[in-house]
Amino acid sequence: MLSTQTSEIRSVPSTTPSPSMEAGRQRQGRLWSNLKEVCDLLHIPVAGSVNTDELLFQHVQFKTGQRIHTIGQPFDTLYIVNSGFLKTVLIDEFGNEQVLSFPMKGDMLGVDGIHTKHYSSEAVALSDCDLILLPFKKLTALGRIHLELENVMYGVMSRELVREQAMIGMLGALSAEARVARFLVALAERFAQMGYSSKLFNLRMTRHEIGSYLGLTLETVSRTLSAFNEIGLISVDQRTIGIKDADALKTLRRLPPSRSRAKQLAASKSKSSSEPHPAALPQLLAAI
Amino acid sequence: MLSTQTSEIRSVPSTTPSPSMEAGRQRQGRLWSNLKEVCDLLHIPVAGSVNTDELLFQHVQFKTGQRIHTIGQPFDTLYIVNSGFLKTVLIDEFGNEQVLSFPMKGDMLGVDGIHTKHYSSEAVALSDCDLILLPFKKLTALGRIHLELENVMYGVMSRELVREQAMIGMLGALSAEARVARFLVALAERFAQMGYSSKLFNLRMTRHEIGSYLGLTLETVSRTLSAFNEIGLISVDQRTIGIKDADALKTLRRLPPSRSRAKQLAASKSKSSSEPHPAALPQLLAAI
DNA sequence: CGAGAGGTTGAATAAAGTCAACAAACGTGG
DNA sequence: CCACGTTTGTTGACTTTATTCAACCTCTCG
Repeated sequence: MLSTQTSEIRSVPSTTPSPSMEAGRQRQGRLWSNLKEVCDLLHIPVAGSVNTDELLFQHVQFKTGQRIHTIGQPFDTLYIVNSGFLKTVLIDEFGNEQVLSFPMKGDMLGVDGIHTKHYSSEAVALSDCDLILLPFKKLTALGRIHLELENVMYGVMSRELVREQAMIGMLGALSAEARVARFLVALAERFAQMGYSSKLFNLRMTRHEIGSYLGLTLETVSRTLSAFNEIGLISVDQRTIGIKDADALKTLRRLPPSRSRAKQLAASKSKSSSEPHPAALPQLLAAI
Repeated sequence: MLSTQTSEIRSVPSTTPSPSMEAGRQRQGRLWSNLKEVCDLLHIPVAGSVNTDELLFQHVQFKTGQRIHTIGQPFDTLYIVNSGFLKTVLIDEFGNEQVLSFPMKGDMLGVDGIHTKHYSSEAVALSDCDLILLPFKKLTALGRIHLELENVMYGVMSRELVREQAMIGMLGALSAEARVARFLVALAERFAQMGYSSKLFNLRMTRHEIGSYLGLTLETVSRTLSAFNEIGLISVDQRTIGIKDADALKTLRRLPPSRSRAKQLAASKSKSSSEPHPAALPQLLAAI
């Protein structure tokens, strides 16, 4: 794990990332975007027409495994994912990673750095990525001219906050099965939103990373995926996931406290002895 | 629980909250604050000198149990806690509460409403509270005159985001004991910051609410507090908590084997050595 | 004073983690 | 191209952790 870190060369965003870069805009494999395009990418409705082809934001490419920013590094720029997949992580006092998010197209990175002027998390490319740089100083200066920009920023940050709240709710309240199920559904919807198939896709992250994200061990993630496969909710082959029953996945939840438990007990009592499926999954679907 | 809800009258912030309210500012039991005072309260360094005694923000009082805003309610104002204690919660499809935070003096409420223009969480007063209203429209309009205001807002939102990231890390990675320990430490530090004792304080929330916040059951919270009390890390008497060993709480990872378990082990081994100390505390602190 | 909410504790149970063995895929250099 | 070591994923047996259910206690507060 450390070897990959040391083999990596820290990317310096202000340096030209590719040798053959031209100044100005380029249609294919584009290197610059204007404000309108950035807002579209973020799915944030931009109020006034901002015909700002003069105001361009540079793109930078990162290769799989490269770090976009590290914890404690001085904050100066925000990033928007134009293509590719990443993870953001916290690192605890003993070097253990805690995955916070898996940013992909249209997500913003680096917002956590604004407050203390240092990034509080680390972002790593899980695939080759194309990111748009938003130098924060430039952004705030720009806010003085394009007043609608501040609303864009508030919107993005608020959205991120709501996402994290949902995550807290999930970690605090849901069972392992429900977490994995919702993770898959959220991924599927995300892929759909990006124009890919929501029924068949490839995970870009390891079981370990999924487990860290969901507050589970990699074994629990693996077992849960196998269980979903066995009861026909999904198909699994390594990192290829096929969604077969999205509705069931959406409503799957923790065995609720009182009522379903009573049902379960009543059922097992009335059924008395013979249980045909000793290894059958505890009823995965919501009863309540 | 429902009875308190029904007995409550929805507060309308734009309406005068108390009958004897005077227009303008009032020194004792103040009803208005200027921008500088708001920034000080938020612990956000405000750049330029903003002598804006003309720009005043109204205070509103809420009584214990009252809701500040509810889920789905149209968003129009942010709140800053001037005094008192609150909780914010999500409510799942079956009415179960998930506590997200316990805001207190200097915290901002309502940021989650910006994105969708509707609050996505509910805020409830756990004690009588004094809140400062920041009408969002007014705030953004103000941003056009006082340009440093946007940095204040970015700072507050970023800080909140970092806090939630830390919460995700905690829920994803720590044991029940470690969560409770860190919760107590965080509370103590918060009280210290507000000028109260960090060694002896009163919890403003129930075990159930703490459990919801930490992703645990109320019984686990209760047991953990009792265990900490037994090994001398804290003193507990209902909601009164005394912190006796803050350092141990900060670095705690897991608890020593419980007494019943120790007994069980001793019995099974029965090495003829009579154990005089029932609860030795071997590697209580993090070894690795 | 009594009802009800909040809190503590114990015993049994279920959920998830740990440890371990193995298999499949990947990547690198001969 | 293949052999290899490494990383990733699966599965089983067992252990630990936290939950569930239940009983009981202690405060408030009408």
